[in-house]
Amino acid sequence: MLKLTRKVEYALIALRHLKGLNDGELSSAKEIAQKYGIPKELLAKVLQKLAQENIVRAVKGPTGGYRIITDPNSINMTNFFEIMEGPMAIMDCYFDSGCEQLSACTIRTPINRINDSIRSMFDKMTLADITY
Amino acid sequence: MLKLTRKVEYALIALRHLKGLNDGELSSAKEIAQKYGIPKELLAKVLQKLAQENIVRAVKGPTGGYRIITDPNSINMTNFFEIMEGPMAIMDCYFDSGCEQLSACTIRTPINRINDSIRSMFDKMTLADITY
DNA sequence: TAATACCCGAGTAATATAGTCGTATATAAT
DNA sequence: ATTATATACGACTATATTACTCGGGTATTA
Repeated sequence: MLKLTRKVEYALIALRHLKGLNDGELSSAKEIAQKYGIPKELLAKVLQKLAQENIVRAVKGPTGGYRIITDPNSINMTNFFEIMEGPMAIMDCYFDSGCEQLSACTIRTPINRINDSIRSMFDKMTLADITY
Repeated sequence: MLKLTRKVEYALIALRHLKGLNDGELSSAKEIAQKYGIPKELLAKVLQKLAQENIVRAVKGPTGGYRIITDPNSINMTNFFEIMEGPMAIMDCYFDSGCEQLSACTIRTPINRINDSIRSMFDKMTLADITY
């Protein structure tokens, strides 16, 4: 429980790597996958997602690859996690109101407070903090 | 990602329920399961775990059941989660040093800081806060 | 035009979580 | 004593989530 997924893990590793490149320099999925021992296809998907979100820019063709195009300081971790994984909540009922037990549920309120605490913690944290 | 398990959810519901009993009163797994629409066998396991940890006391036989025997203020949520689910960390490498990528890993330090933040947040929270 | 990189959806494999079942033991009531 | 009902516990199955793979596509450089 309360674990990050590999997708997020790989995204962080890749972004940390891309942050270290010189201006205009690119790094391909293959290159990054090899360097960190990550499955290439999976990393590729992650990078594609980051490209869709304009966090990185993809360049096609041989000599192609990725470079980071967003200031890591400008992306907070709640946003980042939700970009990679969708809604982040310790219990589904935080977003999903389809719970049949709702009326009988005695722990929803405190659970939601925990949720808010976690979210506000990640709100205050940026990608830059995690990839310095 | 970052989700509570049902085991934890059911444990919280059960404890919240047991907290509301009068002195000396007991409540059985069957009773609680029916009231909250929880699978009885699974709830039973959860209650057995809580009994092993002396958070609740089990009384066998007909008219038997469970009652809470520990002050919910005295159990912090990090402990509670780890009682129910084992080591709590957003990445395994926080406890498990068997990672082969360790030397190449560029995100371990910041990840561990997130971990510490989450743990210290839950350290400050007690069962009483969640089951009021 | 060949090689290589990104793109993307569909499919499979592995793991983790959720839930079930059978059997044993304790105990209260008849 | 016997019966009914509760907890105890390990083994088992089912389901959901996560991790990973594959095939066919498009863009681009040499």
